[in-house]
Amino acid sequence: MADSTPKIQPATTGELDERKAAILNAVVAEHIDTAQPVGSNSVSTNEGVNVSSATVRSEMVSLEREGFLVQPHTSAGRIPTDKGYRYFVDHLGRGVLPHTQHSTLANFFSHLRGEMEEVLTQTSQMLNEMSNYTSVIIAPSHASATVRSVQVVDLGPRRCVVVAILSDGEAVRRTLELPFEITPEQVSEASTQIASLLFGNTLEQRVEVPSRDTPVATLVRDAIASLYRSTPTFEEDRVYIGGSAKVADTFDTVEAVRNVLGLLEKEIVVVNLLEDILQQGLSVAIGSEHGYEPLSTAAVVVAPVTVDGEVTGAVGLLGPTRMNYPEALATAQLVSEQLGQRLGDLIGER
Amino acid sequence: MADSTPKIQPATTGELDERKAAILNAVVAEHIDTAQPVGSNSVSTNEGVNVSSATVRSEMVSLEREGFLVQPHTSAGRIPTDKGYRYFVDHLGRGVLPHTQHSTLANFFSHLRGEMEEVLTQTSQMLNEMSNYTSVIIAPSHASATVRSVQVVDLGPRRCVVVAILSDGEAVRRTLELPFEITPEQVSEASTQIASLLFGNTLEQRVEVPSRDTPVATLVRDAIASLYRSTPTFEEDRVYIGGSAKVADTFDTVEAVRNVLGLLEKEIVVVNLLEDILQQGLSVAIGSEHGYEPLSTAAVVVAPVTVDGEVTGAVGLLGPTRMNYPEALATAQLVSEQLGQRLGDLIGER
DNA sequence: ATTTGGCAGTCGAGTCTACCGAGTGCCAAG
DNA sequence: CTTGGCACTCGGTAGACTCGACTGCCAAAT
Repeated sequence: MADSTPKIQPATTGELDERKAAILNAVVAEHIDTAQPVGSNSVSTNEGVNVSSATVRSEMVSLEREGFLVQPHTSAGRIPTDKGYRYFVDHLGRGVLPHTQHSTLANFFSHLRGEMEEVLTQTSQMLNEMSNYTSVIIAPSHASATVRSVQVVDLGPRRCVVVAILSDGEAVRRTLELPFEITPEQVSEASTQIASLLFGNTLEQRVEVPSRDTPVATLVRDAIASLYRSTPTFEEDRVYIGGSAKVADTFDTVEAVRNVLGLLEKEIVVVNLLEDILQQGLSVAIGSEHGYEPLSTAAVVVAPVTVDGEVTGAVGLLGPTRMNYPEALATAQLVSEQLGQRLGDLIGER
Repeated sequence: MADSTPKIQPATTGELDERKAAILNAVVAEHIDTAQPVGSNSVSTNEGVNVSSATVRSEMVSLEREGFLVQPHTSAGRIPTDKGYRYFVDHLGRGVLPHTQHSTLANFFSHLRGEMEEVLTQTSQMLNEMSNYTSVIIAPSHASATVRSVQVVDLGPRRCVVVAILSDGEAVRRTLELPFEITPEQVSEASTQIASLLFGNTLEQRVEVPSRDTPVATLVRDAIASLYRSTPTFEEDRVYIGGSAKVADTFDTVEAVRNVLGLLEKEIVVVNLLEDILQQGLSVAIGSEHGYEPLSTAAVVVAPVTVDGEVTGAVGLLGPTRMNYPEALATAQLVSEQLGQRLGDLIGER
């Protein structure tokens, strides 16, 4: 509205004319670097901005009116708003990681061995060390894995454990308390019955269980019910966090640190947060864009992890809004690709 | 050495005469309360100390010489040293928790349901909320649990998963990559062979495996080897931490917060820390008593968790050296008892 | 019509000073 | 041995002042 001049505007810069964009860019870049308010002088000496500080100043008042910048107080420089960061991120040329990072990453993945948990734990740690931000990895859900085997094991008086093994290699274990004693034969019969009932189904597709009243039938029914009762652990265990200690350094108020740590503790919330962001088609959520109050001073960079062409998880980096977006984006991107491949190998073809 | 008067000293107060003890006590108590250096005046008005501030002062220089107190600077009050806290803790009358806490605790445990992981997660959270310190719970180790069942499940081309179920209900799962295709019959034969080889042993007691070279024998050997290869996850999974966000509030320097969080991330270290402290027969480790550098400004209160008369785990509270020891001790104590009982029920008789 | 240099004005941050008061150590009297 | 009294120390706070990094505005230049 402030800019109604009928001038040819280059399409590449979107809503802002080229000069404003350059100025905004310079402000964001410098603020990310120095954490200080940025003044018109340092902007005007910036390459890419070839106007005097006075001109920069007048452009900055306009950028402030439009909500891209704010002044902490009169007679201070400007700092970007969430909207300012958003513009910066949206008009970012895909940054390329330095070669050294590329190769340490390749090296890391080539030396990575072990079960999925180890792979993810290690990756999240590496990601944290590499980016210096707190890293979050969401592992593939087991929701679409089908049952390959079920076994009931007698553990002692009226107590047994039922274990289902899923097609992705995961084991789901539940303990059962029985209202009666039971013989080994009955246990093994229940095992085979349950297995044949559930085989090939996911744990989400509920199958009909014949409701007879023999001990075996009761055991079968109880066992299946317990497998269906999804414990919170099931979703929580998908979260791997690397470097929560970094929160103390990257955020500058105690308040923020407490909030972020508090949120990271609630692992289900973390899963939802990342999935929400991806759902919105974003790769960065800045400030309060994601709607999670405690993270209003934070930014989250997310990259989906795809296995066999399907989005099954996510890789995220969490930092203050003035985080190094180009680098963080590139890192998350790269790691998520590599991780997707690796998980594909681990899970195998279905 | 400073105190060589041949006076009858009451045995109850140990190395310090009664008056010094009372003064030290007052200083510690007030410092815990206010986080400020404590001066002679406020001590002399304290009940239990019926001498003038001048006398208190002269006693305080003596306490300082003996290493129980320090002055942050001349003309400031005194604060306790680690040694001062140690004395305070060692001569503490067993505090009793207020009735309200007692009953919320009972209420909590009576409503607690589910598998071990849930029980421990919930307990650690409750403990944190109740004490306002970061809580740590170490779950019973599976080291002494014996194998009750082993099953190999074919997952697809040259890939299978082996699951062992232990007497405590835990399942140990490993994925295997095979150098050859294998038939369902061979898989089930391997299953029974492995089961009969391992049954009744712990995963620590290695059994001899016949080294023939048939596909089944290879599978058996590989599977057993993979079960023996203990993943780090096995020990790490014993740690449950509640309220790491509280670290940001309870410690006052960023440095300390970073250190503590950094240590909490390394779960194996946490296990060792608590077990070390218990091994030393302590229930509180103050400052650098435990030898873990990053925690030199912290104190850890620990209570063993006993199941069937055996120490199998621990309950801990982590705070600054000026934490509320009486309350923390009482809380940890109580929770560990209740938890021990509950875990006994969960694991059942062997 | 824009851009620019110049200029007055604002305000945070740092320095210096003075002062207050909590707390000490010491000592002489009780 | 204890106590009140006294001189002294030193951190913290408040006020005055300066410095300098900014801004906004404006008139001259392009």
